[in-house]
Amino acid sequence: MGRGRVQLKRIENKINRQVTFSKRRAGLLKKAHEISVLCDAEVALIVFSTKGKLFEYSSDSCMEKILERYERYSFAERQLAANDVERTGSWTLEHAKLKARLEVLERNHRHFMGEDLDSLSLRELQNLEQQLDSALKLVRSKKNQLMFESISELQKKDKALQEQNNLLAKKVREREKALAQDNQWEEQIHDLDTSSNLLPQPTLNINRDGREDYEGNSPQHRATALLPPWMLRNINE
Amino acid sequence: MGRGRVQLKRIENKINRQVTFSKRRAGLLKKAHEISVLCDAEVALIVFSTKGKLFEYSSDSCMEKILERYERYSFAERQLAANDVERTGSWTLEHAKLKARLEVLERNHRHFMGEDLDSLSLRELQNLEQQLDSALKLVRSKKNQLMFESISELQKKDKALQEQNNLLAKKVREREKALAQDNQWEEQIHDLDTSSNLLPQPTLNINRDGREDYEGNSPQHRATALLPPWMLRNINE
DNA sequence: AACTATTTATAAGA
DNA sequence: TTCTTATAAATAGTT
Repeated sequence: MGRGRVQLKRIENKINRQVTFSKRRAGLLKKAHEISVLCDAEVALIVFSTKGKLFEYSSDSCMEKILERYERYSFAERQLAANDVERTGSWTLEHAKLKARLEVLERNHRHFMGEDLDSLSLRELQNLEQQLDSALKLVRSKKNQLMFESISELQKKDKALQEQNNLLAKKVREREKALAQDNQWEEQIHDLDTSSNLLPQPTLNINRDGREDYEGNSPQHRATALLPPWMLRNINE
Repeated sequence: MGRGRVQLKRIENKINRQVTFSKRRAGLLKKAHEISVLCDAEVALIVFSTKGKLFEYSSDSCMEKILERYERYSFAERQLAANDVERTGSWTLEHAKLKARLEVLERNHRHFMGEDLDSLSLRELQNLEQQLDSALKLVRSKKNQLMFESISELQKKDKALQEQNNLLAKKVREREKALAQDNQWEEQIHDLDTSSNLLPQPTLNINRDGREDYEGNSPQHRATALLPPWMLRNINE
């Protein structure tokens, strides 16, 4: 573009080359920017002049990011081998060890999940079985322990609540007795209702005579009644 | 350049953007090449399309060299400090991830071994129990399969050996008969011993009358007699 | 992918 | 370097 064709070969005239470099460099950077904006592309452009001066362009995401991406994309293996070994050789070693260990553990884990068993010998299967068996026993024992603790705690709570209920029921009876003696004083009734507010709606669970509203359940039954359903299944197993 | 001005902003029409990208990319690469040849410059151009496809140009000296030169030139100071961190930033991240994953797996593994159960909730214990249980079932089933295969193979082998033994015993009887007919020919006896070498020491297992040396064992018993002791334990369980 | 009317880039000159 | 300008190249819109 310009007055006369241009041969695609090094411009020998130094001045001329320098001028052309300036012009074309500007054009190149401009075009790089344009394509990045127009086409939503990520562009990195690096130019060194003959004399070694650096010119660069990179679209919004900075140069380093693009170069990193390039390295990842284009030299995935070499990056781990050549480039980083120099700087962080010992580190890659640790990394490799970590990876190896992870692999072993993952294999192990699969075996513990009962997967991938074809790769095991009879002897290995035997070992695995024993480990699983003993682990299962330990887990079941721990679970039972937890459940029993949970149950006994609930029973304790249950007992405390019963006592409180009894106490409150007694109070209610006393108030009602007082009310019967003088049932035209409506203010007293109001006071009584207010004072029974110690527990959230305790009166709902209590009959006139003070008996709880349960129908012949043992304390155990009442305790399990408070457990979530998935917990119950295991107690009954 | 073309019919109508172009706004320097992302082309919203996807098709259009794609076409423009193709055209301009070609132009850009061409110009990059041209400036590198005409002006004797070192050029590195990296373009990622929206969809993540990579296009690149680098003048004669390869991309890696130019990028290295860039790193040296542009981040001389930072190279020692920040650059290392940046470059290996994603790597440290990966490393950290690996470590985290390893930790999880190790914890998991301990649980699968029945260790460290105090840190688990009842619900988690419940899950673990079920996993262990099903894994154990799978392992036992696989073990049984392997053992049965092993047994049947041994039985087959056993049978073949028995037949061979019978055959050999028969031969021995015949030779002995011949020997009895003319027992001063010692060379014949020597020949017989040599020919019976087809199996390793078969004569040891065979009585004069050709019966095997087993004492009333069923084939199964004989098969298990060939299994290693640790294998036996499991068959008898 | 090819065409073409236009816009852009730029070689040469100042 | 920068500006100008004639002209080559690139490319947007179209087919």
